[in-house]
Amino acid sequence: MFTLAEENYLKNIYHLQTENSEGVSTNLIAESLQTKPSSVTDMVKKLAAKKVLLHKPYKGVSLTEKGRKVASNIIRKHRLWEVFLVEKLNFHWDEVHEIAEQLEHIQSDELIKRMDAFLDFPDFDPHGDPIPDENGNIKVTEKKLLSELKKNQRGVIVGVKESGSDFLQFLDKRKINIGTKIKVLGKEFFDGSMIIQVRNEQFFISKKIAKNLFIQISEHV
Amino acid sequence: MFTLAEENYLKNIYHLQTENSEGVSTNLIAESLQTKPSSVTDMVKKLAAKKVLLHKPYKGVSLTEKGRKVASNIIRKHRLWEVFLVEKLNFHWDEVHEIAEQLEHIQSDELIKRMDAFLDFPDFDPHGDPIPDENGNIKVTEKKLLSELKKNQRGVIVGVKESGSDFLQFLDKRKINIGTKIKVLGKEFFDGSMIIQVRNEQFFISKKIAKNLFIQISEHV
DNA sequence: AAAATATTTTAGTTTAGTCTAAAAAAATAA
DNA sequence: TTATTTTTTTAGACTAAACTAAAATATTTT
Repeated sequence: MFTLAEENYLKNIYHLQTENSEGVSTNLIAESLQTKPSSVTDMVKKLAAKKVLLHKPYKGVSLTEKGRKVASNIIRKHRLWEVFLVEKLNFHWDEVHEIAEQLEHIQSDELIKRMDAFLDFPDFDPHGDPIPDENGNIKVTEKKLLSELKKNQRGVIVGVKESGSDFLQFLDKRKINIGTKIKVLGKEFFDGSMIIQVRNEQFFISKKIAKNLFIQISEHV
Repeated sequence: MFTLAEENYLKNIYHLQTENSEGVSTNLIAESLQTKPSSVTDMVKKLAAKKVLLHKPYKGVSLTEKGRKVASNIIRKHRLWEVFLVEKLNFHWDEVHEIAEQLEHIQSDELIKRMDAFLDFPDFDPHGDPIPDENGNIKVTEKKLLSELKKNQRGVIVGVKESGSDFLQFLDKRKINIGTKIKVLGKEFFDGSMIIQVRNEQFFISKKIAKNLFIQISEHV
Protein backbone atom coordinates (compact mmCIF):
# COMPACT_ATOMS: atom_id res chain seq x y z
CA MET A 1 0.00 0.00 0.00
CA PHE A 2 2.61 2.55 1.09
CA THR A 3 6.36 2.39 0.68
CA LEU A 4 8.77 2.91 3.53
CA ALA A 5 9.57 6.42 2.37
CA GLU A 6 5.90 7.30 2.02
CA GLU A 7 5.18 6.03 5.52
CA ASN A 8 7.96 8.12 6.96
CA TYR A 9 6.70 11.23 5.22
CA LEU A 10 3.18 10.67 6.50
CA LYS A 11 4.34 10.05 10.04
CA ASN A 12 6.49 13.17 10.07
CA ILE A 13 3.81 15.34 8.55
CA TYR A 14 1.38 14.07 11.19
CA HIS A 15 3.76 15.10 13.96
CA LEU A 16 4.51 18.46 12.39
CA GLN A 17 0.80 19.11 11.96
CA THR A 18 0.01 18.57 15.64
CA GLU A 19 2.93 20.79 16.64
CA ASN A 20 2.30 23.61 14.20
CA SER A 21 -1.48 23.84 13.71
CA GLU A 22 -1.24 25.69 10.36
CA GLY A 23 -0.34 24.05 7.05
CA VAL A 24 3.03 22.32 7.11
CA SER A 25 5.61 23.88 4.80
CA THR A 26 7.93 22.13 2.38
CA ASN A 27 11.00 23.39 4.20
CA LEU A 28 9.72 22.19 7.54
CA ILE A 29 9.14 18.70 6.20
CA ALA A 30 12.57 18.70 4.59
CA GLU A 31 14.23 19.65 7.85
CA SER A 32 12.24 17.14 9.85
CA LEU A 33 13.11 14.32 7.44
CA GLN A 34 16.72 15.38 6.96
CA THR A 35 16.24 15.73 3.24
CA LYS A 36 16.06 18.50 0.63
CA PRO A 37 13.02 20.65 -0.16
CA SER A 38 13.07 19.52 -3.79
CA SER A 39 12.74 15.91 -2.70
CA VAL A 40 9.81 16.90 -0.53
CA THR A 41 8.06 18.57 -3.45
CA ASP A 42 8.28 15.32 -5.42
CA MET A 43 7.02 13.14 -2.61
CA VAL A 44 4.23 15.53 -1.71
CA LYS A 45 2.97 15.27 -5.28
CA LYS A 46 2.95 11.50 -5.00
CA LEU A 47 1.12 11.52 -1.69
CA ALA A 48 -1.40 14.05 -2.93
CA ALA A 49 -2.11 11.78 -5.90
CA LYS A 50 -2.73 9.00 -3.41
CA LYS A 51 -5.28 11.20 -1.63
CA VAL A 52 -3.56 11.11 1.73
CA LEU A 53 -2.83 14.81 1.81
CA LEU A 54 -3.85 18.12 0.29
CA HIS A 55 -1.30 20.43 -1.16
CA LYS A 56 -1.99 24.11 -1.62
CA PRO A 57 1.12 25.28 -3.50
CA TYR A 58 3.20 27.69 -1.41
CA LYS A 59 0.66 27.26 1.38
CA GLY A 60 1.72 23.95 2.86
CA VAL A 61 0.19 20.53 3.14
CA SER A 62 -2.41 18.97 5.42
CA LEU A 63 -3.29 15.32 5.85
CA THR A 64 -6.67 14.04 4.68
CA GLU A 65 -8.74 11.79 6.90
CA LYS A 66 -7.19 8.81 5.14
CA GLY A 67 -3.72 10.23 5.62
CA ARG A 68 -4.31 10.79 9.33
CA LYS A 69 -5.44 7.17 9.68
CA VAL A 70 -2.35 5.81 7.97
CA ALA A 71 -0.03 8.07 9.94
CA SER A 72 -1.60 7.39 13.32
CA ASN A 73 -1.43 3.68 12.66
CA ILE A 74 2.32 3.90 12.12
CA ILE A 75 2.66 5.87 15.33
CA ARG A 76 0.47 3.30 17.07
CA LYS A 77 2.79 0.55 15.95
CA HIS A 78 5.89 2.50 16.92
CA ARG A 79 4.64 3.11 20.44
CA LEU A 80 3.32 -0.40 21.01
CA TRP A 81 6.69 -1.79 19.98
CA GLU A 82 8.38 0.59 22.41
CA VAL A 83 6.19 -0.74 25.21
CA PHE A 84 7.11 -4.27 24.20
CA LEU A 85 10.82 -3.53 24.15
CA VAL A 86 10.77 -1.91 27.58
CA GLU A 87 8.24 -4.10 29.36
CA LYS A 88 9.08 -7.50 27.92
CA LEU A 89 12.67 -7.28 26.77
CA ASN A 90 13.82 -4.95 29.55
CA PHE A 91 15.27 -2.33 27.26
CA HIS A 92 15.92 1.04 28.74
CA TRP A 93 13.50 3.75 27.62
CA ASP A 94 16.29 5.66 25.93
CA GLU A 95 17.33 2.69 23.77
CA VAL A 96 14.08 1.83 22.06
CA HIS A 97 13.46 4.60 19.56
CA GLU A 98 15.76 3.43 16.76
CA ILE A 99 14.50 -0.12 16.91
CA ALA A 100 10.85 0.96 16.99
CA GLU A 101 11.64 3.16 14.01
CA GLN A 102 12.21 -0.04 12.04
CA LEU A 103 9.49 -2.15 13.63
CA GLU A 104 6.79 0.44 12.96
CA HIS A 105 6.87 -0.52 9.28
CA ILE A 106 6.04 -4.21 9.72
CA GLN A 107 2.75 -4.85 7.93
CA SER A 108 0.39 -7.11 9.79
CA ASP A 109 -2.81 -5.98 11.42
CA GLU A 110 -3.09 -9.30 13.20
CA LEU A 111 0.38 -8.90 14.69
CA ILE A 112 -0.48 -5.53 16.14
CA LYS A 113 -3.80 -6.75 17.47
CA ARG A 114 -2.09 -9.59 19.29
CA MET A 115 0.78 -7.44 20.47
CA ASP A 116 -1.70 -4.96 21.91
CA ALA A 117 -3.39 -7.76 23.86
CA PHE A 118 -0.04 -9.27 24.90
CA LEU A 119 0.91 -5.90 26.39
CA ASP A 120 -2.46 -5.59 28.10
CA PHE A 121 -3.77 -2.74 25.93
CA PRO A 122 -1.46 0.07 27.02
CA ASP A 123 -2.59 3.69 26.54
CA PHE A 124 0.86 5.27 26.79
CA ASP A 125 4.35 4.40 25.64
CA PRO A 126 7.41 4.37 27.91
CA HIS A 127 7.95 8.12 27.36
CA GLY A 128 4.39 8.93 28.32
CA ASP A 129 3.20 9.53 24.76
CA PRO A 130 -0.32 8.33 24.01
CA ILE A 131 -0.82 5.24 21.83
CA PRO A 132 -3.51 5.89 19.20
CA ASP A 133 -6.21 3.21 18.94
CA GLU A 134 -7.12 1.48 15.63
CA ASN A 135 -9.10 4.56 14.60
CA GLY A 136 -6.41 7.05 15.45
CA ASN A 137 -8.03 8.29 18.65
CA ILE A 138 -5.79 9.06 21.59
CA LYS A 139 -6.44 9.33 25.29
CA VAL A 140 -5.79 12.92 26.27
CA THR A 141 -4.52 13.67 29.75
CA GLU A 142 -4.55 16.95 31.58
CA LYS A 143 -0.88 17.62 31.63
CA LYS A 144 1.27 20.67 32.20
CA LEU A 145 4.95 21.33 31.82
CA LEU A 146 6.80 21.21 35.13
CA SER A 147 7.90 24.78 34.39
CA GLU A 148 4.26 25.90 34.65
CA LEU A 149 3.81 24.57 38.19
CA LYS A 150 3.84 26.88 41.19
CA LYS A 151 5.50 26.46 44.54
CA ASN A 152 4.01 23.70 46.66
CA GLN A 153 2.07 22.11 43.81
CA ARG A 154 2.34 18.32 43.57
CA GLY A 155 2.00 15.97 40.66
CA VAL A 156 3.10 12.85 38.84
CA ILE A 157 5.45 12.77 35.89
CA VAL A 158 3.43 11.54 32.91
CA GLY A 159 5.74 12.22 30.02
CA VAL A 160 8.78 13.87 28.52
CA LYS A 161 8.63 16.41 25.71
CA GLU A 162 11.84 15.60 23.92
CA SER A 163 13.08 12.10 24.49
CA GLY A 164 16.72 12.59 23.59
CA SER A 165 19.05 10.01 25.01
CA ASP A 166 21.07 12.35 27.24
CA PHE A 167 17.94 13.85 28.75
CA LEU A 168 16.52 10.43 29.54
CA GLN A 169 19.82 9.40 31.07
CA PHE A 170 19.85 12.56 33.20
CA LEU A 171 16.46 11.54 34.60
CA ASP A 172 17.50 7.96 35.06
CA LYS A 173 20.56 8.86 37.06
CA ARG A 174 18.20 10.53 39.54
CA LYS A 175 15.73 7.64 39.36
CA ILE A 176 13.10 9.92 37.90
CA ASN A 177 10.61 8.04 35.72
CA ILE A 178 7.12 8.14 34.35
CA GLY A 179 4.96 7.72 37.43
CA THR A 180 7.41 9.41 39.78
CA LYS A 181 5.66 11.78 42.22
CA ILE A 182 7.12 15.23 42.68
CA LYS A 183 6.49 18.39 44.66
CA VAL A 184 7.73 21.90 43.82
CA LEU A 185 9.61 23.17 46.84
CA GLY A 186 10.84 26.41 45.31
CA LYS A 187 11.09 28.36 42.10
CA GLU A 188 13.56 31.09 41.09
CA PHE A 189 12.18 33.97 39.08
CA PHE A 190 15.33 35.16 37.37
CA ASP A 191 16.27 31.87 35.69
CA GLY A 192 13.17 29.71 36.01
CA SER A 193 15.02 26.99 37.89
CA MET A 194 13.30 24.92 40.53
CA ILE A 195 13.92 22.80 43.57
CA ILE A 196 11.72 19.72 43.57
CA GLN A 197 11.11 16.98 46.06
CA VAL A 198 11.31 13.39 44.79
CA ARG A 199 10.73 10.72 47.45
CA ASN A 200 12.95 11.92 50.30
CA GLU A 201 15.46 13.72 48.11
CA GLN A 202 15.61 17.23 46.70
CA PHE A 203 16.81 18.06 43.21
CA PHE A 204 17.82 21.25 41.51
CA ILE A 205 16.06 21.44 38.14
CA SER A 206 17.06 23.97 35.47
CA LYS A 207 14.43 25.75 33.38
CA LYS A 208 15.42 23.68 30.37
CA ILE A 209 14.69 20.46 32.22
CA ALA A 210 11.47 21.85 33.70
CA LYS A 211 10.25 22.64 30.20
CA ASN A 212 10.77 19.06 29.11
CA LEU A 213 8.77 17.26 31.77
CA PHE A 214 5.02 16.77 31.61
CA ILE A 215 3.24 16.64 34.96
CA GLN A 216 -0.27 15.58 35.88
CA ILE A 217 -1.13 17.81 38.77
CA SER A 218 -2.50 16.24 41.92
CA GLU A 219 -5.44 18.30 43.19
CA HIS A 220 -4.90 17.52 46.86
CA VAL A 221 -2.17 20.04 47.68
CA MET B 1 25.49 -2.83 5.57
CA PHE B 2 23.20 -4.87 3.31
CA THR B 3 20.03 -3.76 1.58
CA LEU B 4 16.78 -5.66 1.84
CA ALA B 5 17.25 -7.12 -1.64
CA GLU B 6 20.82 -8.16 -0.87
CA GLU B 7 19.71 -9.87 2.33
CA ASN B 8 17.04 -11.80 0.49
CA TYR B 9 19.52 -12.94 -2.13
CA LEU B 10 21.97 -14.12 0.52
CA LYS B 11 19.30 -15.96 2.45
CA ASN B 12 17.99 -17.73 -0.64
CA ILE B 13 21.45 -18.65 -1.88
CA TYR B 14 22.21 -20.08 1.56
CA HIS B 15 19.13 -22.29 1.40
CA LEU B 16 19.80 -23.34 -2.19
CA GLN B 17 23.38 -24.20 -1.28
CA THR B 18 22.38 -26.55 1.53
CA GLU B 19 19.81 -28.21 -0.71
CA ASN B 20 21.97 -28.56 -3.81
CA SER B 21 25.53 -29.07 -2.58
CA GLU B 22 27.16 -27.97 -5.88
CA GLY B 23 27.43 -24.36 -7.02
CA VAL B 24 24.11 -22.57 -7.25
CA SER B 25 23.14 -21.51 -10.78
CA THR B 26 21.78 -18.18 -11.92
CA ASN B 27 18.54 -19.78 -13.11
CA LEU B 28 18.01 -21.53 -9.79
CA ILE B 29 18.41 -18.31 -7.88
CA ALA B 30 16.06 -16.54 -10.26
CA GLU B 31 13.40 -19.19 -9.78
CA SER B 32 13.80 -19.22 -6.02
CA LEU B 33 13.51 -15.46 -5.79
CA GLN B 34 10.76 -15.15 -8.38
CA THR B 35 12.83 -12.89 -10.54
CA LYS B 36 14.64 -12.98 -13.91
CA PRO B 37 18.09 -14.44 -14.54
CA SER B 38 19.37 -11.12 -15.84
CA SER B 39 18.47 -9.47 -12.55
CA VAL B 40 20.33 -12.21 -10.73
CA THR B 41 23.45 -11.61 -12.81
CA ASP B 42 23.46 -7.97 -11.76
CA MET B 43 22.95 -8.70 -8.09
CA VAL B 44 25.50 -11.50 -8.04
CA LYS B 45 28.08 -9.05 -9.35
CA LYS B 46 27.25 -6.65 -6.56
CA LEU B 47 27.45 -9.33 -3.90
CA ALA B 48 30.70 -10.69 -5.30
CA ALA B 49 32.13 -7.17 -5.09
CA LYS B 50 31.09 -7.12 -1.44
CA LYS B 51 33.02 -10.35 -0.87
CA VAL B 52 30.03 -12.34 0.36
CA LEU B 53 30.08 -14.80 -2.49
CA LEU B 54 32.28 -16.20 -5.22
CA HIS B 55 31.10 -16.28 -8.77
CA LYS B 56 32.64 -18.64 -11.30
CA PRO B 57 30.95 -17.54 -14.52
CA TYR B 58 28.69 -20.25 -15.94
CA LYS B 59 29.61 -22.39 -12.93
CA GLY B 60 27.39 -20.94 -10.26
CA VAL B 61 27.97 -19.07 -7.03
CA SER B 62 28.96 -20.11 -3.53
CA LEU B 63 28.87 -18.07 -0.35
CA THR B 64 32.09 -17.02 1.33
CA GLU B 65 32.54 -17.42 5.05
CA LYS B 66 31.35 -13.85 5.48
CA GLY B 67 28.34 -14.50 3.25
CA ARG B 68 27.39 -17.59 5.24
CA LYS B 69 27.55 -15.57 8.45
CA VAL B 70 25.29 -12.87 7.11
CA ALA B 71 22.82 -15.37 5.67
CA SER B 72 22.64 -17.57 8.74
CA ASN B 73 22.06 -14.53 10.89
CA ILE B 74 19.02 -13.59 8.83
CA ILE B 75 17.74 -17.14 9.14
CA ARG B 76 18.45 -17.01 12.87
CA LYS B 77 16.34 -13.90 13.17
CA HIS B 78 13.55 -15.34 11.03
CA ARG B 79 13.28 -18.46 13.16
CA LEU B 80 13.54 -16.68 16.50
CA TRP B 81 10.73 -14.37 15.45
CA GLU B 82 8.65 -17.39 14.46
CA VAL B 83 9.13 -18.86 17.92
CA PHE B 84 8.08 -15.55 19.43
CA LEU B 85 4.96 -15.32 17.29
CA VAL B 86 3.86 -18.84 18.15
CA GLU B 87 4.92 -19.07 21.78
CA LYS B 88 4.14 -15.57 22.98
CA LEU B 89 1.50 -14.23 20.64
CA ASN B 90 -0.27 -17.55 20.11
CA PHE B 91 -0.07 -17.47 16.36
CA HIS B 92 -0.63 -20.72 14.55
CA TRP B 93 2.50 -22.26 13.05
CA ASP B 94 1.12 -21.84 9.56
CA GLU B 95 0.55 -18.09 9.95
CA VAL B 96 3.99 -16.93 10.96
CA HIS B 97 6.13 -17.19 7.86
CA GLU B 98 5.05 -13.99 6.08
CA ILE B 99 5.43 -11.90 9.19
CA ALA B 100 8.84 -13.38 10.04
CA GLU B 101 9.83 -12.65 6.45
CA GLN B 102 9.55 -8.97 7.33
CA LEU B 103 10.87 -9.15 10.88
CA GLU B 104 14.06 -10.96 9.84
CA HIS B 105 15.36 -7.71 8.35
CA ILE B 106 15.19 -5.64 11.54
CA GLN B 107 18.74 -4.57 12.38
CA SER B 108 19.62 -4.76 16.04
CA ASP B 109 21.97 -7.29 17.54
CA GLU B 110 20.82 -6.31 21.01
CA LEU B 111 17.20 -6.96 20.10
CA ILE B 112 17.99 -10.48 18.93
CA LYS B 113 20.14 -11.18 21.95
CA ARG B 114 17.31 -10.19 24.27
CA MET B 115 14.66 -11.95 22.21
CA ASP B 116 16.71 -15.14 22.35
CA ALA B 117 16.86 -14.91 26.15
CA PHE B 118 13.16 -13.96 26.38
CA LEU B 119 12.32 -17.14 24.44
CA ASP B 120 14.66 -19.19 26.64
CA PHE B 121 17.27 -19.87 23.97
CA PRO B 122 15.30 -22.14 21.64
CA ASP B 123 17.19 -24.49 19.31
CA PHE B 124 14.33 -25.10 16.88
CA ASP B 125 11.57 -23.04 15.33
CA PRO B 126 7.88 -24.02 15.34
CA HIS B 127 8.35 -26.11 12.18
CA GLY B 128 11.26 -28.01 13.67
CA ASP B 129 13.94 -26.16 11.72
CA PRO B 130 17.14 -25.46 13.63
CA ILE B 131 17.92 -21.92 14.76
CA PRO B 132 21.54 -21.03 13.97
CA ASP B 133 23.54 -19.51 16.84
CA GLU B 134 25.41 -16.16 16.54
CA ASN B 135 28.19 -17.92 14.65
CA GLY B 136 25.93 -19.72 12.24
CA ASN B 137 26.24 -23.14 13.89
CA ILE B 138 23.16 -25.30 14.07
CA LYS B 139 22.20 -28.21 16.26
CA VAL B 140 21.89 -31.23 14.02
CA THR B 141 19.45 -33.95 14.94
CA GLU B 142 19.34 -37.50 13.74
CA LYS B 143 16.19 -37.33 11.73
CA LYS B 144 14.62 -39.43 9.02
CA LEU B 145 11.64 -38.94 6.78
CA LEU B 146 8.57 -40.81 7.99
CA SER B 147 8.58 -42.55 4.60
CA GLU B 148 11.91 -44.19 5.50
CA LEU B 149 10.56 -45.84 8.65
CA LYS B 150 9.70 -49.52 8.76
CA LYS B 151 6.74 -51.27 10.27
CA ASN B 152 6.66 -51.16 14.07
CA GLN B 153 9.27 -48.40 14.35
CA ARG B 154 8.43 -45.59 16.76
CA GLY B 155 9.52 -42.00 16.88
CA VAL B 156 8.74 -38.37 17.55
CA ILE B 157 7.87 -35.81 14.91
CA VAL B 158 10.69 -33.24 14.90
CA GLY B 159 10.00 -31.26 11.78
CA VAL B 160 8.23 -30.76 8.50
CA LYS B 161 10.02 -30.59 5.17
CA GLU B 162 7.78 -28.16 3.34
CA SER B 163 5.80 -25.92 5.59
CA GLY B 164 3.03 -24.94 3.19
CA SER B 165 -0.10 -23.72 4.84
CA ASP B 166 -2.41 -26.52 3.63
CA PHE B 167 0.00 -29.20 4.78
CA LEU B 168 0.29 -27.65 8.24
CA GLN B 169 -3.46 -27.40 8.45
CA PHE B 170 -3.79 -31.05 7.44
CA LEU B 171 -1.58 -31.96 10.40
CA ASP B 172 -3.37 -29.62 12.72
CA LYS B 173 -6.77 -31.09 11.96
CA ARG B 174 -5.40 -34.43 13.21
CA LYS B 175 -3.66 -32.77 16.16
CA ILE B 176 -0.29 -33.82 14.84
CA ASN B 177 2.46 -31.46 15.95
CA ILE B 178 6.16 -31.21 16.54
CA GLY B 179 6.71 -33.50 19.53
CA THR B 180 3.87 -35.86 18.69
CA LYS B 181 4.83 -39.50 19.18
CA ILE B 182 3.99 -41.93 16.40
CA LYS B 183 4.31 -45.61 15.59
CA VAL B 184 4.22 -47.19 12.14
CA LEU B 185 1.51 -49.84 12.16
CA GLY B 186 1.67 -50.78 8.51
CA LYS B 187 3.17 -49.80 5.18
CA GLU B 188 1.90 -50.50 1.66
CA PHE B 189 4.51 -51.35 -0.95
CA PHE B 190 2.67 -50.35 -4.09
CA ASP B 191 1.91 -46.72 -3.13
CA GLY B 192 4.14 -46.10 -0.13
CA SER B 193 1.19 -45.18 2.08
CA MET B 194 1.21 -45.92 5.79
CA ILE B 195 -1.01 -46.50 8.75
CA ILE B 196 0.37 -44.79 11.83
CA GLN B 197 -0.65 -44.77 15.45
CA VAL B 198 -0.97 -41.37 17.14
CA ARG B 199 -2.06 -41.52 20.79
CA ASN B 200 -5.01 -43.90 20.68
CA GLU B 201 -5.98 -43.12 17.09
CA GLN B 202 -4.88 -44.53 13.75
CA PHE B 203 -4.31 -42.45 10.67
CA PHE B 204 -3.90 -43.25 7.01
CA ILE B 205 -0.86 -41.36 5.67
CA SER B 206 -0.16 -41.04 1.95
CA LYS B 207 3.38 -41.29 0.59
CA LYS B 208 3.38 -37.57 -0.11
CA ILE B 209 2.66 -36.78 3.52
CA ALA B 210 5.15 -39.38 4.75
CA LYS B 211 7.86 -37.71 2.70
CA ASN B 212 7.18 -34.38 4.37
CA LEU B 213 7.51 -35.40 8.00
CA PHE B 214 10.81 -35.64 9.83
CA ILE B 215 10.96 -38.23 12.59
CA GLN B 216 13.48 -38.77 15.34
CA ILE B 217 13.47 -42.52 15.82
CA SER B 218 13.05 -43.91 19.33
CA GLU B 219 15.52 -46.71 19.89
CA HIS B 220 13.34 -48.67 22.30
CA VAL B 221 11.09 -50.48 19.78
C1' DA C 1 32.66 -31.72 -34.92
C1' DA C 2 28.70 -29.28 -36.23
C1' DA C 3 23.97 -28.26 -34.91
C1' DA C 4 20.64 -27.57 -31.56
C1' DT C 5 19.43 -26.33 -27.06
C1' DA C 6 20.02 -24.36 -22.64
C1' DT C 7 22.16 -21.03 -19.72
C1' DT C 8 24.12 -16.77 -18.75
C1' DT C 9 25.36 -12.19 -19.74
C1' DT C 10 25.02 -7.60 -21.96
C1' DA C 11 22.64 -3.53 -23.42
C1' DG C 12 19.23 -0.50 -22.88
C1' DT C 13 14.73 0.89 -20.17
C1' DT C 14 11.90 1.74 -16.11
C1' DT C 15 10.55 3.25 -11.39
C1' DA C 16 11.32 5.09 -6.70
C1' DG C 17 13.69 8.14 -4.28
C1' DT C 18 17.14 11.09 -3.88
C1' DC C 19 20.33 15.04 -5.23
C1' DT C 20 22.22 19.83 -7.23
C1' DA C 21 21.61 23.92 -9.62
C1' DA C 22 18.64 27.08 -11.55
C1' DA C 23 14.16 29.23 -12.20
C1' DA C 24 9.82 30.84 -10.44
C1' DA C 25 6.80 32.54 -7.04
C1' DA C 26 5.76 34.67 -2.68
C1' DA C 27 6.86 37.36 1.24
C1' DT C 28 9.35 41.11 3.25
C1' DA C 29 12.00 45.34 3.28
C1' DA C 30 13.31 49.69 1.58
C1' DT D 1 6.06 49.83 -5.57
C1' DT D 2 10.33 48.25 -6.52
C1' DA D 3 14.09 45.50 -4.67
C1' DT D 4 15.69 41.91 -1.82
C1' DT D 5 15.25 37.73 0.44
C1' DT D 6 13.03 33.45 1.32
C1' DT D 7 10.47 29.58 -0.14
C1' DT D 8 9.11 26.44 -3.46
C1' DT D 9 9.27 24.24 -7.76
C1' DT D 10 11.39 22.58 -12.08
C1' DA D 11 14.89 20.41 -14.80
C1' DG D 12 18.23 17.17 -15.22
C1' DA D 13 21.23 13.60 -13.16
C1' DC D 14 22.21 9.57 -10.09
C1' DT D 15 21.63 4.88 -7.76
C1' DA D 16 19.31 0.51 -6.66
C1' DA D 17 16.78 -2.93 -8.37
C1' DA D 18 14.05 -4.60 -11.46
C1' DC D 19 12.65 -5.65 -16.56
C1' DT D 20 12.86 -7.14 -21.94
C1' DA D 21 15.23 -8.40 -25.89
C1' DA D 22 19.27 -9.75 -27.92
C1' DA D 23 23.94 -11.57 -27.83
C1' DA D 24 27.34 -14.64 -26.05
C1' DT D 25 28.84 -18.81 -24.11
C1' DA D 26 28.22 -23.74 -22.60
C1' DT D 27 26.34 -28.07 -22.97
C1' DT D 28 24.05 -31.81 -25.37
C1' DT D 29 22.55 -34.18 -29.17
C1' DT D 30 23.08 -35.93 -33.61
